[in-house]
Amino acid sequence: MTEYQLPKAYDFKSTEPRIYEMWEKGGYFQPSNDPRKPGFDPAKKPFVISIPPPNVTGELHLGHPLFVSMEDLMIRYHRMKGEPTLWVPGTDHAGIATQLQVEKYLLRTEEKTREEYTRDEFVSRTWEWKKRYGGIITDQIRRMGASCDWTRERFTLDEGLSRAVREAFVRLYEKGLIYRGPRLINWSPGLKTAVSDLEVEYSEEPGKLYYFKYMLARETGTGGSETRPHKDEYIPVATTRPETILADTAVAVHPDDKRYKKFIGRKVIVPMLGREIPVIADEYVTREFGTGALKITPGHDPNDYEIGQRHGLPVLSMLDREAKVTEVGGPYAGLDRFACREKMWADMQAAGLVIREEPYTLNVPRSQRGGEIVEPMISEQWFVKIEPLAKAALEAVRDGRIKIVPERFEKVYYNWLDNIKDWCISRQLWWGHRIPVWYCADCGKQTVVRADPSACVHCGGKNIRQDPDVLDTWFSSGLWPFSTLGWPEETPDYKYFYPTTVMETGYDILFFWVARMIMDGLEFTGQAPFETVYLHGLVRDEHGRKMSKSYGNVIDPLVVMDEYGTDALRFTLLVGSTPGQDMNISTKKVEANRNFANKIWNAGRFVISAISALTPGPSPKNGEGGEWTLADSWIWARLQQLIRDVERLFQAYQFGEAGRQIYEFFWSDFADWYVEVAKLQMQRAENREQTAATLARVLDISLRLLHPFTPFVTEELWGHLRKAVGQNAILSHLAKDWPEALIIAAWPEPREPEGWEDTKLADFALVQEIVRSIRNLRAEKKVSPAKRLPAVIVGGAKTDLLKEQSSVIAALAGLDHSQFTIHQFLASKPEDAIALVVGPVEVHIPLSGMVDMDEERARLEKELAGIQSQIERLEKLLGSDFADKAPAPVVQKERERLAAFQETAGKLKAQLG
RNA sequence: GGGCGCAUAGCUCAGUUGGUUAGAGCGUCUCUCUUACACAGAGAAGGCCAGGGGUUCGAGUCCCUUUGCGCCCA
Repeated sequence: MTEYQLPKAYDFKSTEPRIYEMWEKGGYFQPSNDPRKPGFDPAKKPFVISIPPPNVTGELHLGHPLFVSMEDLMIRYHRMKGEPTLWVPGTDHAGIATQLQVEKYLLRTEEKTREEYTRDEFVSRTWEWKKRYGGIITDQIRRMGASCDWTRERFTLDEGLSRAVREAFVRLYEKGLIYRGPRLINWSPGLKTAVSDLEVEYSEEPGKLYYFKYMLARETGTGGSETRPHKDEYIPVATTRPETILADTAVAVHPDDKRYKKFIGRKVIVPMLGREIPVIADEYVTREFGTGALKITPGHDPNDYEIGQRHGLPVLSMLDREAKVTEVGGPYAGLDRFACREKMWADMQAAGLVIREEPYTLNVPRSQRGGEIVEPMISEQWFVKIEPLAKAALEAVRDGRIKIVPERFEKVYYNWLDNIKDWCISRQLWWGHRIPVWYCADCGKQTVVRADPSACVHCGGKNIRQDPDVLDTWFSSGLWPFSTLGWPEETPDYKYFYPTTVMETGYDILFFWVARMIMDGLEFTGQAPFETVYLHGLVRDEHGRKMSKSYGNVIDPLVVMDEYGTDALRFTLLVGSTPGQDMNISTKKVEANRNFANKIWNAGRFVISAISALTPGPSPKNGEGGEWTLADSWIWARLQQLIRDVERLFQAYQFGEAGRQIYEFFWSDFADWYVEVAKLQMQRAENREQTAATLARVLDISLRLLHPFTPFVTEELWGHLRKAVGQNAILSHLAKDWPEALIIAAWPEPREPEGWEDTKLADFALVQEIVRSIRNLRAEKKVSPAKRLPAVIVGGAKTDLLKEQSSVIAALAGLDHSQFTIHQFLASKPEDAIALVVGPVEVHIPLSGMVDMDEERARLEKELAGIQSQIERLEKLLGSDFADKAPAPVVQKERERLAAFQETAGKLKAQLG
C-alpha cells in the first residue's frame, strides 16, 4: 500500500510545465478521429475551433488568456464527451504592427531605417525576426494550458496560407469583385500607407471652428466673371480645417435657404489662391450648422467627396503622402499640414477674410495603430466590391445557418453589413502578401494569376512589374478557418474538419474579422465557416477602466500566473464573465481562485489519505460494505443535480455560471459538509468502505467537471486519485474504466433523478439546520469550541431520522455524546436550558449558569415575531388570487412553508408560555 | 443623430423559460492553528435590486419612461 505524501499546498509551479508536457507528448491535443491516421471514421461529427490568431509580434495581454481559457474550456469539454476535437492554433503576420516593430528593432540594432535596405533585405530580416521572437506568444498560450493541436499550427504568411490568399484574390478578381482606382481613402502619413475605414478611430478633441468669408466674384455683363472680389458680397463659411480651403472646389448651400438662395449658380473666390469655384445647392447642407454654408473639398473629406460626385466637381489633392502641401496649394506648397493651417489663417486674417473663430469639439480621425491623425485623401488603391459578399453574409445569419451568442450582436452585425462600403485592401507596406497583379509596360494590361508569371498573359511581353503593395492582413485572416485546414486543396483535414463549429472571439472584432470570415467562407467554400459565433467581452481593470500603459493599470498575465498559477487565472476569467459583457479583473479575484485550487488540492489529499487508510481487514458485516448513509445519499443527489445543471448551462454557453455552481458544490457541499461527515463515517468499520468509495467517486466526478476550468490541478490530483484507487484492493474496481489521463476521461453524463433524492436532500438540510443553529448559539454565547455541550432534542415526526443522525449532529455541532438525548416528545422542558426551534424540531441546550431568563425570553420573542410576520405574509398570499391562479405546485409549496412556520410558531409559543 | 449595454451588500460582480422578504468573492466584526487545507474552519453584520409608471395572483427578472455611466455605428 503506497503512502501518499502530497505537499500541504498545491504547488502549481512544479506541476504546470510537467503536466503540459505530458499532455502534449501524449498526443492528447490531436483529434481522436484523425483523417491523417488509419481507422478514421468520416461519419463522426467533429468539434472544431480555429484560434483567433494573435499577432506574431504580440506579447501576452489579458485578452489572450480570456480567449484561450474560453476556447480551451469548450475544447476540453467536447473532448471529454468523446467527440473528435480539433483546435487549430496559429499566428497572424500583422502587417503594420510587425513592420513597425522590426523597423524599430533595426534602427536600434543596426541604426538603419527601412529605406536603407532593399525590399528583399528588409523582408528577410523580418522573417529572421519572426523566427526569433514569433514563438513567444505561442509559448505563452501553451502556458495557459491551451490544448490545441500544435502539429497543425499555421501562420498567415506560410506557404499554404499564401496560396490561399492568392487563390482568393484571383477568384475575386476574375469575378470582377476586385478593382483598382483612385478613391478617397484614409491615409496614414506617418506610416505612409492607406488604412481601411475600420482601422480609423474617432476621438473627440477640443479644437476650433473657423469662420471666414467666401467672397463672391464680381459678375460682368457678359455673363462671365472676373477674378476680382465683389466689394461687400460674401458667403460666411465655417470650417474646422482651414488648410483644406486650398482644395475647395465649391461652396454648397441648402436649396431653400433664403439667405443664400440668390448666390446659387454664382462663383466665389478661393481665399489666397484666387481660383473661382461655383456656389451649388445641395440638401445635404444643414442650415442650422455653422453658417449654413459649406465649403466642399472632395479631395479631403468623405462627405464632400460624395457631394462632389453628385455635382461633377473636380477633385483636388492638396496634400502629398507625407501630408505636405502640394502644388495645388500654390504659395503654401511644401508646408506641413498643420503649419499650413496656421499660416493660411494668419494670411486670411491679414487679407480681411476672417470673421471669427470659436472653440469647437472636433471628431478627429486617428490611426488605430500609432494614433496619428489620418487624412482622407485621394489615392490609387485596390478595393473589394463588398456588397454581394455582404448580402450573402447577412443571409447566413438571418436564416440561422450561423448563430451569434449573445444574440443582440446579430443586430449590430446586420447594421454594419447593411451600411458597408467597399473594402480598401492594399497597403503600402513590405511585410505581407504582395498583391498578385503584374503590369505590362508593353501593352499596359494587368496580369492576375495564381502562379507568378514570367510574361504578360495578354501580349506575352516580358516587361512586367508586380504591384508593389501588399494586402491588408485581414484579407488573409478572413480565410483563416479554411485556409488553415488546407484550402484551396481538398485536403483530408479540410474535408473532415471544415466547416468549423464555434468561432470564439471578442466582440470588438466582430466586423474586422468575424464578418469577413463569414463573407469569405461563403464566397470561397460555399459554406458558413462555423455554426456559432461566441463573443466574449473585454477585460478591464478592477474598476472597469480600460487597461493602458499610460494609466499604469495593466495586469500582466504572466506575472499573475507566476504568482497565483494558471488555473487561478483561468478560473477567474471564466467564472467572472458573462457572454458579450466586459469584465473587471483584479488580482484579489485571482487570489481567491488560487485558494480554490488549493482547496481542491487539499480535499483531494484528504480523499486520497482516506482511500489509503482503507485496508482489507476482517470484513465488518457483509462483503458489500454498509448501507449508504444519509450524507452519502445527499452528496450523491447534489452531485447529480450539479451534473444536470452544468450540462444545461454548457449547452447555453453559460460557462461562468456553470463554473460558479461547481465551485459552490465543491467547497460548500463537498468540502464543508460531506468531508466532515466522512471523517466520522471513516471511524466506523461498517461505513468505512462505502465512505471511501463515495469520497473517491465524488472527487473523481468533481475533477472531471472542473477539468475544463482548471486543467492543471485537476489533472495532477486525478492522477494521484487514480493511482490510489487503482492500488487499493477494495476500491480498485472503481477505476477500471478510468483512462490514463483526466484530459481524456469521460465527461459525467447527466441522468434522470430516481425519485429518492428529494427526501434525502430535505433530511440532510434539516440536519444542517440543526447543526447551524447550535453553532450559532455557541458563537453567541461565546462557548469555547473545545467545550462539548449537552443537548436534548425533541424530534417529533423526525425522531427516527435524528436518532440515526445523532452522531453526525453531535460531531458537527460539538455535542457531548454522554449528555445528548433525542426524544419524540417531552412532557416538560429541561430546566435552565436554551431552546432552539428548527422547523419541526426543538433543541434544548442546558447551559447551567449561562442562561439569563429575561434575555432568553427576549430572544424567543424576537424569533417568534419574525416567524409571525412570515405567517401573516403567507396567509395573506394564500388568501389572495394567488391560490387560484398560480400553478398548483407553487401554491402547494407555499402552503407547506406556512405549515412549517405555524409549527415553529407553536413551539416557540410553548417555550414562552 | 441611430443602436446597444450597464445601474443589485462598503468594493467587484452572479442571478436566462417571472414563483415570492435576493447570492458569491473580497473587505469588515467575533471566535478557533479541531489530525485535508490559516491559500483554512465556525459565526455575524451589511441590500425599499438607480427613480417613476405599467402588465401579472406574483417583477431584480417582462413592457414604457426618467436619470447617470459606458460602448458601437454614422
